Amino acid sequence: MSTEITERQQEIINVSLALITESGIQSLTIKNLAKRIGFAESAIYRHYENKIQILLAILDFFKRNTEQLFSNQLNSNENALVRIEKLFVTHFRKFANTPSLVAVIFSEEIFRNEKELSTKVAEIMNLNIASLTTIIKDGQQKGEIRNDIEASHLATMILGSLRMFVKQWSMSNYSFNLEKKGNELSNSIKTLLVP
Amino acid sequence: MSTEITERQQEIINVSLALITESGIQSLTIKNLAKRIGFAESAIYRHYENKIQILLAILDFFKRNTEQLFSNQLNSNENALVRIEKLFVTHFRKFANTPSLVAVIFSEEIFRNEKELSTKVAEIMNLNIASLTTIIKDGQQKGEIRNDIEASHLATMILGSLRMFVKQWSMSNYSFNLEKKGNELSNSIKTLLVP
DNA sequence: CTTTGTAGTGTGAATATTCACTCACATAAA
DNA sequence: TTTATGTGAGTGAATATTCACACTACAAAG
Repeated sequence: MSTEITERQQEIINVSLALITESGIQSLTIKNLAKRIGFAESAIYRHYENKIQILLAILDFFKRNTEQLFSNQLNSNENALVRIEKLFVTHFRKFANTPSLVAVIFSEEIFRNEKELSTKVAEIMNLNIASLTTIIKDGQQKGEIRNDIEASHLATMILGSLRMFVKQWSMSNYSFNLEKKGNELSNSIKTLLVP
Repeated sequence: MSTEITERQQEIINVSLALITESGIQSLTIKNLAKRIGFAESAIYRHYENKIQILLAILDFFKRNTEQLFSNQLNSNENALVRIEKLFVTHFRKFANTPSLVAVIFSEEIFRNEKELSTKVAEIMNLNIASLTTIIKDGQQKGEIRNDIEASHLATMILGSLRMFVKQWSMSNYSFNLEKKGNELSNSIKTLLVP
């Protein structure tokens, strides 16, 4: 039901993401959306009740994309260091291929007004931190990750590093190769985590 | 000259910060500003040419506040680990006392439209990363910080951890004691950095 | 001491623009 | 006939900004 999505709805989300990538969340207006699709503005409302629903759909897209990366590693039984490395690699690949996701990450302040939106943002982040913490605890028990630091602290640091790195990339106008440089960062993190 | 600021201008900035703290950057409108001061909207323009200038002044306030924390440690000659610890402690204290700064940190996406603003944001962040990198390199040379990881990576991780932690705090509606919990995180970071 | 000019500050009304959203109507397919 | 989809015109609210006008403090000129 609620997960089913029509072709037009998908198109609206795709165009939304394109607009966000090009000029930020601020440029995501009904007018711009309709213009890009080749639509009248009023036609949008045949497919989404209001703009909030579109933003929620975008957050859903974001959620599905990142959540999957975490759960993939959550359900793997490789060495925890490898799992965390893969977390980095897959994230950087995803962001490099879908830069709109980056704009979404850092648009949380814009979602702050609408309760439904800010709740969803918090929900996504808490879920990701929880998954990561689980992976770390598991690695600590198996002796794959150093045991002298609280798992939640390590999770904060790892996720924080990831975000900060992506932020640096976006602030440099995507001037370096995220995947390649990201690998180096990932190796540094691994070195820190090793017991 | 340009750094001189009148009483009214200071009042406008103070009220701006209060508005941002209470309900986010989105609520910083000329109307709200004027209402809170007890002003006509038009009176604002006697003191600032336009809204952009107000936002720039806010960023300046932010810049002065954080820059100082970095340069204090930059010019100290204590053990690098202690300097980094102090960086954490002073940041957390500052954020706890001036929560509007948190909203400013995470409002970068909103500043993205105006070139002048986004440039300033990038400038602030690059400066902070550079200061931190200098401190780390110094510590590495003196054998106070582990040498097997690139200083720039460590800087990304440290700053990323700091931001992520503050984000978690703000997302929890400031439900925990930032300074106290921040101390624990700071200790974990120190443990990671030690050679 | 008084007049006059001026700079600084505040006001209320008006402006243009942008925004999300509505609605009566049209059309085509099933 | 019904359902889904699209349209064009319009609405009201919010936004930043402008402008002619008014008041005050104060210093220079008479």
